[in-house]
Amino acid sequence: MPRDSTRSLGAALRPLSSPPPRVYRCCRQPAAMGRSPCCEKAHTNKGAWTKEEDERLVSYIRAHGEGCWRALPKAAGLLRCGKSCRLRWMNYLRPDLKRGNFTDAEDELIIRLHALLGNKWSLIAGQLPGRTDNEIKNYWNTHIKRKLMARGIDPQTHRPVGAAAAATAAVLGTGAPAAKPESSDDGGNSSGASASASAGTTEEPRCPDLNLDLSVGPPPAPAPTPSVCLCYRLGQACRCQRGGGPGVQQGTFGYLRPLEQGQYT
DNA sequence: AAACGCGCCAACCGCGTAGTA
DNA sequence: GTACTACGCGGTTGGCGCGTT
Repeated sequence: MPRDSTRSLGAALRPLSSPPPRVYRCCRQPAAMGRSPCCEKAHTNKGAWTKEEDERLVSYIRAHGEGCWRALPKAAGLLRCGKSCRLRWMNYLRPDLKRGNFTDAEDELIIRLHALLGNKWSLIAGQLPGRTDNEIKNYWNTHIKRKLMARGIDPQTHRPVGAAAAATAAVLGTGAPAAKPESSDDGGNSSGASASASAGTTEEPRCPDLNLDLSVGPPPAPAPTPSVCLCYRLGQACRCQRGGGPGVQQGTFGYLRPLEQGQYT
């Protein structure tokens, strides 16, 4: 599982749903030689969460808020690693989660966002209030891929299947089909899409032939500069700035979710 | 009714990134 | 600049439930 080089992109494009800049003081510990394990595995539970564990976690977070995941299990009296607590909260216990089936509109939005972003599930989730990256990833792998294939569209390239094969052959400079044409069917985890998406610095845009209408909110505002930020691509009111606000690197665009009521006021 | 296969999804794993000392 | 840590992300896996034989 090669790690793609898009982490910087992901970081630059971090959605607003991400917590504010982290403060580690509460859980920082004296520097120790070597990397300590994220948790004491011998004394942590694994597997499915019990109702009691859920209740403990929820009540603790209600009282103290999110953050300091490493210290949280001990403070909350949970025999879980902080990572596990965070995942449970983010993917299942958060009160703003929308449970239930995806709507057709959500389906289409996910497809369009995936065409634009690749396997950037957290970014996609940022556009679907109440949905988690894990949920969307699972839904993509179990439903949408099949749906696209039924339409004759390659779920990784978002091109007609035949065109995708031809394009691959052209890139390889051979007439032969791709070496691993089925690699994309390994649960959608091939990095093909993310690789092509992540190579945005040098490659042409994904699916240049697609005229994506990604309007998910107000009509797109005119791009303030020739550069195109992701908000604009997504048809959102653009609040990006160059070298601007907190968390936005000099010379880069931040990626911001649509404004929620009362946000940034 | 039992066995089997398959799909779904919650949870885990490992790595990259960013913040701090 | 370096070392270290916590966090967040994407990929992967294991178990459960359901449908089929």
